[in-house]
Amino acid sequence: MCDMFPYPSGDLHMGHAEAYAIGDVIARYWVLKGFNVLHPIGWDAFGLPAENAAIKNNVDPGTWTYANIEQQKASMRNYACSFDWDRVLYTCDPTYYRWNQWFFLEMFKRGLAYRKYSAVNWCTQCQTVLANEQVVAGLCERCDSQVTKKKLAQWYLRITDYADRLLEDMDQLEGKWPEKVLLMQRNWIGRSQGAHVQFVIEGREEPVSVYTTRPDTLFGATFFVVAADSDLAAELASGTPAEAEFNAYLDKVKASSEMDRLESGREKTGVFLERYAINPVNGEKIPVYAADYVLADYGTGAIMAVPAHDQRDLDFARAFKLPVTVVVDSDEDPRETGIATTDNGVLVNSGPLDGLTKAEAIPRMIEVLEERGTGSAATNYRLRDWLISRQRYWGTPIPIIHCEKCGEVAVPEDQLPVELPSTEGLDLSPKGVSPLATAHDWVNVACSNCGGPALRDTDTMDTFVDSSWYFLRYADSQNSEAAFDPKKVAEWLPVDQYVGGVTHAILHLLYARFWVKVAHDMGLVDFVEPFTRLLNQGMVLKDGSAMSKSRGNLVRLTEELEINGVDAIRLSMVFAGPPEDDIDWAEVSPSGSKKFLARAWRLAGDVTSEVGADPTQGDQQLRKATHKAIRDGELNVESLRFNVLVARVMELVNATRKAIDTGCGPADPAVREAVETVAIMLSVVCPYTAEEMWMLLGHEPTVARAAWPTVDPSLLVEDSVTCVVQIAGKIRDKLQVSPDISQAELEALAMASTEIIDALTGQEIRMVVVRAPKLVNIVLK
RNA sequence: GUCCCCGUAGUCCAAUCGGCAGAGACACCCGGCUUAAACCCGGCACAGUGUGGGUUCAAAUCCCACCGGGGACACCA
Repeated sequence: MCDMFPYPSGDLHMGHAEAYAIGDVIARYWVLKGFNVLHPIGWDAFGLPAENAAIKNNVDPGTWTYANIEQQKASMRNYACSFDWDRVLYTCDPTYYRWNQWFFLEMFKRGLAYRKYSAVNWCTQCQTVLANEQVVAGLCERCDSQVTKKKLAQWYLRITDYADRLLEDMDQLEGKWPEKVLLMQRNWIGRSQGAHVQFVIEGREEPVSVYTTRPDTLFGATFFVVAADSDLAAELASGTPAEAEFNAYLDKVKASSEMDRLESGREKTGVFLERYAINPVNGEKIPVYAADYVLADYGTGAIMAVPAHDQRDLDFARAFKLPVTVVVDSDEDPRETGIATTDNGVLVNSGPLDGLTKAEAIPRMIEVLEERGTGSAATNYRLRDWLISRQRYWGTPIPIIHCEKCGEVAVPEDQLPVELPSTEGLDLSPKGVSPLATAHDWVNVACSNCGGPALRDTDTMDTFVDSSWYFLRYADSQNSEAAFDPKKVAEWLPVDQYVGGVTHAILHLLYARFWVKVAHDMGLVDFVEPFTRLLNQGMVLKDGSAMSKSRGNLVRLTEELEINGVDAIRLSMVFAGPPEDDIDWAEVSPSGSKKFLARAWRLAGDVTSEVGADPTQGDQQLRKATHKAIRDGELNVESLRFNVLVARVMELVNATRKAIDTGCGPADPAVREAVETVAIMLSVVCPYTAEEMWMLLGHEPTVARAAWPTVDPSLLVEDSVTCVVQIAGKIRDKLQVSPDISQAELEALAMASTEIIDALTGQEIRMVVVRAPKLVNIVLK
């Protein structure tokens, strides 16, 4: 049972309260069921908030981080989280991050980590590069600032090599992860099938390849578009009469923000480059444009435009008065409607493809292209390689030395960890270059290969590296010889139940899945998916919106605990609704929880029978209620419906209260059985109250180690059940029948009922539906 | 714009396979306890399942459309 580990920014808030209450219920339940449960915790301790706080308050980021961790740790202990405190890890500790470096070098050796000079996402506020996954709608995921493009040499991890496996292994997660998360991951990877098609450009030696999912429409390609910000566009424009116009356009494109670019309904713009491409299937000369609606970093950065059957191409064709050729038959004519047709018609005006459907035409066209050597089938992905370099201080140093002679040299394993230099004398403020670059004593080293003068890589790793494998480290968190002992990981992992917010649906979960697959290929783990089951708990809202410092609607856990107590808060969180739903704090009633806890606790004091009293001698009705509660409790915990679990315990408390006051009385052994059951079931949610009850009942501590009660199946069988007798769907009579009554017996019984006989007088029966033992429906003509 | 999820008492939420709409709680109201109140104990009451169709002996549950709320993606060729 693993909770997503926290980031140590300030004290815990109500969001943590919900997540950890849920995780703790699961962990405590399985302990009571007799399982050996690993319920670890650690801190995701590297990252920008610490660094920014350090700059602002002029303290060491480590000092700030560890102070916050201590505060959170104290709150967690108070909150009664059953964490294994011997296995705690902090990702900012060299004993942890040295294994980030080790993994990185292993990947470097395998060609999975590489350095590349290219246009990258640059956050103007954080002054660092960002991974694709960290750019949300053109803004920095962390600070919501504008993201621009910048050309830099950066380190990447080859996650695209794993795209197919990341998709295909999702089959294992079907039904165990939220459907929504699986869908988001699929969309993010964005695999599509199509073809590469080679177009000769007049006056250029090399043909240019385009990617298309609709090679069948190649006869309808009437123009050609290259991404304005691609190298190809600049090259094609250079030396043409259009060069000046192109440069002006490019400047405009660069100046427009990512936000503008994403705006929907935006008019298509572009520049004719005064050059022509040759359509490989019909030899037609088609004009080449540069435009910003084609993305430089998807596919090949160039497209064949088929305006009749692609809306974007059609919009562009209409704006630039370009011809539109229909090659898929349809009732509507895109030239008139302005709407591109994408339905499954029959191919026309397409030479050898005429008369074929889309499904037939695509493979046929690929054959034609392959015969002529001008194209081939292709798979394309939206997923890009994971850029992990960051130009900030508070992260894992990249263990590479740059030597003039030897190039990129891995730091030898016996020199790991490459520790961060002291912040003393360093200026951490964001300035576009890693602060590590100014730690001269640290940067200048002898090349470990040739001994010559060399420089350390001054970037640090994305903190998502830290969280991509921490759950593996829990199995062996003190290991100083290796990231972990594979045998220990095999013993505990994969994580049976992972709990955390849906905000990590893509980033963290995708990276962790990738990392585990790499570890699998390295022979370190014997599984390919890190988290067997995933629960995304909802958010805790205040007055309809997410709690945040800026809104000023933050509810601090510490204060709530002082007012209401730990158990009441845990209970309120769990009882407020299904765990995946958002909770509005305004609708939560800790006082109601307190009332219930007091009510449950009072039961323990009322029991007068001795410890060990034989319940089989007790009141059968109460025993049935008890065992039904146990059974339902199991079902509800195991299907993660903790709110219903609580309702069942409340039900049992009510039944017991009644039994004591007006039923069998407090001395009945069934009362003891019921109250002990309440204590044990309640202990997963409210451990303090349950412990008090356990002691009042005369038991030795601790209820957390008591066994979950065993259900007596004979007590689950009802003596009789109510059968509803309907005529034409309306209830006319109710019968008390044995639960194992036969269909025929029940029908006979129903037909013999005086009410039914009366109601059927003068009626003709068409059919009788019998569902023993619950229902009989008599249908009339 | 496309896709996905959700609409059940005043409120939060339950309801194995389609089979008596109500488990639990909040709030309200009424009794009991109390000099009185709080606490506590007990009880009453409250919806026919967003709307309109369809399938079925039978629909909160399955299908279609619409309305309302939430979310994801958004020039991915």
